[in-house]
Amino acid sequence: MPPHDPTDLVRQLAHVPLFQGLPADRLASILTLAHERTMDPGDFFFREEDPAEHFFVLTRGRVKLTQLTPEGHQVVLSLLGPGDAFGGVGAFGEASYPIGAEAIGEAAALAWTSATMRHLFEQESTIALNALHFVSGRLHDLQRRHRQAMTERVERRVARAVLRLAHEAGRPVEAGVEITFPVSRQDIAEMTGRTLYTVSRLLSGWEERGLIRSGRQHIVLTDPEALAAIADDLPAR
Amino acid sequence: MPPHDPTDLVRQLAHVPLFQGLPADRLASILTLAHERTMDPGDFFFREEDPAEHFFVLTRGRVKLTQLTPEGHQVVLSLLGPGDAFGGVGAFGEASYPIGAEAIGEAAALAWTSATMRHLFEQESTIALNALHFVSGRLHDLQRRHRQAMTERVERRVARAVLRLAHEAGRPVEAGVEITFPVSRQDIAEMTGRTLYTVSRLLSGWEERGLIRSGRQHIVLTDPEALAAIADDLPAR
DNA sequence: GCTGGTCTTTGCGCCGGCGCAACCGTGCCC
DNA sequence: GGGCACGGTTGCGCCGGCGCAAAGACCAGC
Repeated sequence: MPPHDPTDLVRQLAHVPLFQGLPADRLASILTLAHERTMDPGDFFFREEDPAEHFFVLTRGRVKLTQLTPEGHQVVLSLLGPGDAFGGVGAFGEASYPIGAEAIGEAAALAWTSATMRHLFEQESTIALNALHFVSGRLHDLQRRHRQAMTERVERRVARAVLRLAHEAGRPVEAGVEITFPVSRQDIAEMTGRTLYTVSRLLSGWEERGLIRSGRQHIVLTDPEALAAIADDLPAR
Repeated sequence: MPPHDPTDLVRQLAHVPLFQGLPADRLASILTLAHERTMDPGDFFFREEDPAEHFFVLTRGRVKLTQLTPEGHQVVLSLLGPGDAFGGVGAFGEASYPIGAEAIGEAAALAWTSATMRHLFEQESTIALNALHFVSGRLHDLQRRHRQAMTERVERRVARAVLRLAHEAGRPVEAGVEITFPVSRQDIAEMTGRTLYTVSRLLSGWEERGLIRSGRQHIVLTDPEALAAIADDLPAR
């Protein structure tokens, strides 16, 4: 893919949470310090324990933040979309990443070294405040999901995970809402800490009841309201 | 309790994470904007959905951050100790608190209005960066605990919760390590999303095996290494 | 078009944890 | 000192989810 025209990039990135409120000339200057990284499906921007050398802002595609269990199983903690920042620990002196960042499909991000990013946080209070706002939002989101993970039965949590995918990356189609990137039973299992067999049984049951239509790594929500009823307390959209 | 001597307070708070690196005169000035709040055991600094009017730094005692399930059960997301900040969402425009903050035993905190705090973040990049560092650390801590909650059996998680209590608020006694504030079976159940009967069975079993000694809301770890073996992958201290 | 690999489905026995009940022990207050 | 309330203990039947096995389906590459 050809390098972005810098003016295009400034326009595109002016709206990402981290750079909100930053003058265009200042943003252009910051972008000259960045490198672009592209990843093929399944590649990692970084793995857990890698040296924390860079900070990233996702420009294209999707990324899942992962951790491994001591037994080597992968768990998905969050999904990121374009405009989201990740990998910030190095700017605060952490030696290595505590999580991994794996591309779902093809993905691209801008990368700054951790030292550069530390310097930008110190120089630009707008960026530091935006980052604080962004990370606080992610903390509260994870607090809610953690409470749900600790207390809810598996069907509710799987329903919630599927609705969340549809909400963040769904597009309307004639039959309902289609999740626009490949999602396997194993992916949903990793998001919910269950096994792919449990997820498969649930999705098969929903398909029988007409709530979804699914194929290999492909899901369409044909009755999102019924799924929401299973998930129970999804806030109205 | 008599109001603090301001010089004492500056000395005490110079080391809390939020104010690290701030000149003493600037810190003194910030402290003049604060009010002190004290809470009796079981009182809330704020409850979930309360208007997000204040930002807090805990000066004495302990606080648990909680959420309610739709069924009205309480879950403990984190414990805070002296020096920890909480309640920051109002500084970013959120109308209400997404979590509750309940005093364990008697507790005291300094409180600033959300508008004052927003202003301080904008004026003092040191505070904004410190807050970013603090919140990022909490996010990573919760990511790890979330992964553990999703994938681990209940005995491991309860062992982990008890070890964590001992680590954060334990003191050496002749028999081992005593948790220095009252902790009931119900408290541990709320931290782990299980029932007090399950926690009771586990603790009774550990007591039979000589790993702990416990009474009413009181636990001494007599064999922390054995508990760590149960928890399995507690990092060495 | 065929084959191989990957993903999905389904069965079944087992076990961890829950829910509910009933009881016990301890501490505090009168 | 006694009684009551609260916290802790223990039993037992039930059920959700797992682990493993086996088979089926689908997609991509040759």
